[in-house]
This record gives sequence, structure tokens and C-alpha cells, in this order.
Amino acid sequence: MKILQLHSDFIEYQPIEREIASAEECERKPCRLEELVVLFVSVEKGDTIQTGRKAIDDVKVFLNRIKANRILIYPYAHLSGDLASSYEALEILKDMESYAKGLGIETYRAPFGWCKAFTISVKGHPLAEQFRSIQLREEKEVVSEALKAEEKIRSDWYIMDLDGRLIPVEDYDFTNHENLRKFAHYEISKMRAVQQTPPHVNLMRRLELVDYEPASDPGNFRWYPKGRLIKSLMEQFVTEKVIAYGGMEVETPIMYDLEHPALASYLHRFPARQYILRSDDKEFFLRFSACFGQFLILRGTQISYRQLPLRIYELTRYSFRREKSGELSGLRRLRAFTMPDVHAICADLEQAKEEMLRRFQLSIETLEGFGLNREDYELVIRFTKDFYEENKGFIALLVRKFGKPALIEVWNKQFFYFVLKWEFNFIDNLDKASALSTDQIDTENAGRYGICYIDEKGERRVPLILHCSPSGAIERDLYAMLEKAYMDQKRGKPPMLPLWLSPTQVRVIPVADRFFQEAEKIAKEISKHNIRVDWDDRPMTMQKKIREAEMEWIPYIIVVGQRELESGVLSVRDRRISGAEMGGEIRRMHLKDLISEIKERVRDKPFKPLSLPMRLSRRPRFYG
RNA sequence: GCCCCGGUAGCUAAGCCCGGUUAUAGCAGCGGCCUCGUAAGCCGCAGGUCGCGGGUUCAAAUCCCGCCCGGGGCUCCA
Repeated sequence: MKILQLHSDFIEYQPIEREIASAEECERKPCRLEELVVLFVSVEKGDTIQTGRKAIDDVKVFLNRIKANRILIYPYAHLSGDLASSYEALEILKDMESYAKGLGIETYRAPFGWCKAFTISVKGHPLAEQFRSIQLREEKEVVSEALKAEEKIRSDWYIMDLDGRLIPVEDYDFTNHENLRKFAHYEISKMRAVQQTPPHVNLMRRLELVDYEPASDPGNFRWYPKGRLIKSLMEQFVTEKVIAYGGMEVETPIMYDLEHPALASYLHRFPARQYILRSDDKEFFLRFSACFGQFLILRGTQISYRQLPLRIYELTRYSFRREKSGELSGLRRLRAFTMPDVHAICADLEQAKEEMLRRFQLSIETLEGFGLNREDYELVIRFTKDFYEENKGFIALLVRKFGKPALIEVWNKQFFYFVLKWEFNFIDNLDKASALSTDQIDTENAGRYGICYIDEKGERRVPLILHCSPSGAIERDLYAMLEKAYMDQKRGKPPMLPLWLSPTQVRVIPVADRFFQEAEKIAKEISKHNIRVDWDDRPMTMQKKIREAEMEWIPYIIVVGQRELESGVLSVRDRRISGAEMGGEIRRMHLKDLISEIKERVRDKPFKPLSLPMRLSRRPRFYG
């Protein structure tokens, strides 16, 4: 409980309007009191009736000292950022009032839950103004070591340009680097207030990709067939990229014994809260990354220096983080998410740096596969001061490879288990930044988990571990893709997904019923070439079918009628050139050319067949 | 977790402030007509625990309290 205590000549206040629904009843008349002590009170979380009484006891002592006996208890929320619920606060304030009266103090109380105007005249003596913080006893809050460490951390912020110069953020000229400016602002200071549903949330539902699942815990989503197809292709793509880079794919449990000695200390390095699961009389936590499973494998693995760097990989479905409910936001921040996690065991710092460069490239290429290019995200590199002093060239090299100036955070000392970390951050339509790809140099966990390798001399050595997620959470990548599509739309470009991820790549639309057979024939021919094609056999006008296909962001739409039948040449709406509104040009092309064009565009990308019936009339509507 | 905003048909919303017949639209669905040339054809039918629970009232979608879900802000973000 916080109390601002003012010995006053008078106070005059008037309730203006209700601030909360549960505001007390009262008359909206001015009220004036003279020769009194005004108590501006913030009731805080954890406060009880006893807290309030202790406060009044203290006040009583003070009143005796200044020879006064009149008080006004004035509810005032602005003294604390950790307020009790309005219900509790009112209970406590009421009790304070009656308790004070019981002590023989002449007590008044201003109404609770109102926006009030007031005028006050405070006396000039030394004891007139006092601030009190009342607590019954030390609260035993469970704060992890990492959270505590974070409170003490001190960061300095810079921009590093392509020549490796460090420029303090406040001195940097952000001209032509609008996103970097937004990102720096987002990281360093508070955000502006926007009251808006993020655009991707509407899109993910309207396109029937993903949706909330009210029957689950918040932040755990349901995936409809189209969304599942996209996600599955993305998962497959990342996995193939990581395996090509040299990752050995494994699979590990999603839950771990809370009491296991190897895990307890690591848990303490993470501020996040876990899902806890009880089984018999044991408690388990759900993993928040693949680290545990992989480290536990590696600690029993015999590793020679010849095998380094050793790369181990898992795509977690899911990782769980019980983010605070107010932090959840669509696909941007969830409580259950899918994340590729590849660790590299490195002999020493030189090898780690070299390996990190390789993974940096891997991450860029992975995001590129999702249609996210370097203009779509910003680089931040965070490291300790000591690390920087000895590795200036390396950091400059990362920035040069990235090709754009980067945000730099320098810590005065090591608080986390890593000495360096970089991230690619996407800036969305509401100017919020979210990390996608990331990599870290971990100096602690090999020792903590007992992971070691044998060097040339036959001696045990503790390696460094790199932690990389080349794409970040898959859900978050989709969020970025949808937000980007929305940005395109705002700029008058047709919003779309990459061709290889489009749930339908080609739609065939007959102009009338009598061309159904022809439409189906064309669709079947195309599908033989591993292209996701469907055809619209619903009893609707062609115009409406085209409109719906465009609203589904289908990359190629073929309209089939008499002309196509006679000429053998297809009429193709190519989303890239036909424009979102009002059809642009129609491409005339032969079937085999269309097929080879598509095959060329999706070369090197995984393929999965349609996740829904080929005939639209057979599809249910999952949303809307 | 706290503060603010929202929750009415499958979806999107009006009605709520100021309580009063049978809760209103559009889209989607179903039935019928239309057989159509590049972004919404016409007519009809059906569809509702007004988020959930409690309270006030002769009477509650509407007022009050609690809870759930979503969004935004604070905070946080391995």
C-alpha cells in the first residue's frame, strides 16, 4: 500500500465521471473539508485488511504529533503500478474508514472508482508532506535468477554501419532506414498506443488457415487444412535446409522432471514461466525449447575434436512458454509454438565464429524461402562489452554480410548464459518488432550439462554451444508473411503467399455447367505434375467464382469456356500481374507452358498435395 | 498479472447509454429460378442458451456483481 499523506488547510474535490463500472454510488457535488490530513491511497496487490489497519495505526501516531484529528481517505491509483483489484481495494478502504472511526479519528472517505477534480492547500511545515509504503511482511515472490539478473542489467545502444563504426543510437541519422528506426525505438523505449487487432489475425481466420481454440489454454491454436498444409510445408522446408547444412535430426520428449538436477539450474536462467504437469506425485514442466532434450543426449555422447563442429537438430512441435496472458497476440506470440532448434558444439571461439557465419547465411536463406527478404527485417546484435573488445572484426563482418546497418546492444557484463546473440526482427503494421531467426554463443551450458569432447591430446574439453533457430517460430514466420502481404495490399500490390506455399496453386473455373467436364480434365492433367490444383463446380456465376478465387489469393486462375475449347489456348489470370482490384491483363498460354512455369518457380521447394477435395462443392467452410 | 475496449445466427455487425410486443441486417448455408466470358445474378427458406453464472426489477441483450474468451495498453519477450 502506498500513501501520500498531506497535512492541509483544506481540500475541495468533486466526482466528475465514473472511471470503472464498479464505482461507488455518490453525489456529484463538490465537497470541502478543512484542517485535515489527506491520505492519497493506492491499494496494491497483496494488501489485506491488516495492511490498511497498520496504515491507520501509523497515521494515528502522526496525528497525535501534529495535534490534528481529521482525515480524508482519498482513493488514488496513481501511486503504484501494482494495484489490487478494484473489489479488494474498496473492501480495504472501507475497512480503513471504519477502523479509523473506531480509533476516534474524524474520518471522511472520497468515493472510489471516480475521476475526481480536486484543489488542495498543503501546509508548509516540515512534516506536512510524507510518502509511506506499508507492507506487512516481505512478500515471497518466486522470481527466477534470470529475472533478477535482468533487473540489474545495463545496456548501451548503438547502430553499427557497414564500415563497422559504432554510432550511439541518438546520434544516428535514420534517413532511408525507417524500419531500423522503428525497431530501435521499439527495443529501447515504450511503444505508442494503438488499439487495433493486428491485421494478420483477421487474415489467418478469413483465409481459413488458423484460429483460436477457446477450449484450450490461450495461445494454443487450431489449424485448418489450408493452414496445416502451409505450416507443414514450412516445417519440411526448414528441416531440409538444416539437414543440408549438416544437422542431425533427433526427437526428444516434450516434458521433463522439474527436480532433475541437470535441469533445475538451467530453468533458473530463463525468465519464462512454464506449464507444469503432474503425473503421480511428480511434477514435470513442458519444454520451452529443444535445448533440454539435445543437451541430455549430448552429455552421454562420446565426441572427438575430429567431429566438431557437431550439429544436432530438432523441430519442436511444440515448445511451450506460458507467456503472461496480456502478452499473447495472434500468431506473433503464442504459448505453444513450433520451432526449429539447431545446436552446434564447437571446440573453441574461433570455430564458433566460423560456424556462426555459416548459420547466419542459413537463416537468411531460410527466410528467403518464405518470401521474407532483407528489406523485410532488421538485424540486432547483442553482446558483452568484453566480447566486443576482443572480437570487433567479427561483429563488423556480420553486419557487412547482412548488408544493412544493424542495431547493437552492449551489456556491461554477462547476465545470460551467452556472450553474443543476434536476431532478425520483423517490424509489423503496428510497428511492433518480433524476433525471427536467432543464434547465440553459449558459454555456460556445456559445463552445466556435462557435455565435453576429447581433444588432440586425449584430454577432456568443455566446448562452446551455439543455439540457432534459423527461422524462429514457424507460426511467427507465417505472421510475418501475412503482415507483409497486408503491407503490400496497402501499397496497392496484390497480397499473396509464395507460390510453393499457396494451398491452391491453380484454380480452374468453367464459365458454365456445360464446361465442367473440360475443367475437370484440365485440373486432373495439371495435378499429375505435383501441382495443387482444384476446380470450381459450384452452381454460381463465373464472376463470383473469380472473385472468391482472388480473395483466396490463388496465384493462377484458369477460366475455361467455348473459346479455350476451340483454340486449345488457356486464359490465365496471373495474380502477380492482374492486380488485386479489377482484372488486369489475362495471359494466353498453353497448358504445358503453364505447368513448366510453375515447376520452375517452385523448384527446390517441398511439395504436398491438396489438403482439401479437388472439387470446391465438396469442401466445408471452416470459418465465415 | 493489472488497466481499458469488445463478445448478439456459422461469419461481420446494428440494437445496450435512456429496461417494455415476435431481437435487426449483410455475407455464408439450404431450396428454386438463371447457363452466364474475367472481383458479388434473382427469389424464397431456415438459422439465436444475446459469452457464462448470479443479482436488481412486474419485466433484462439492455442496469449491477463475479467469471470465461478475444483485442489493445502497461509489463515482459530465452
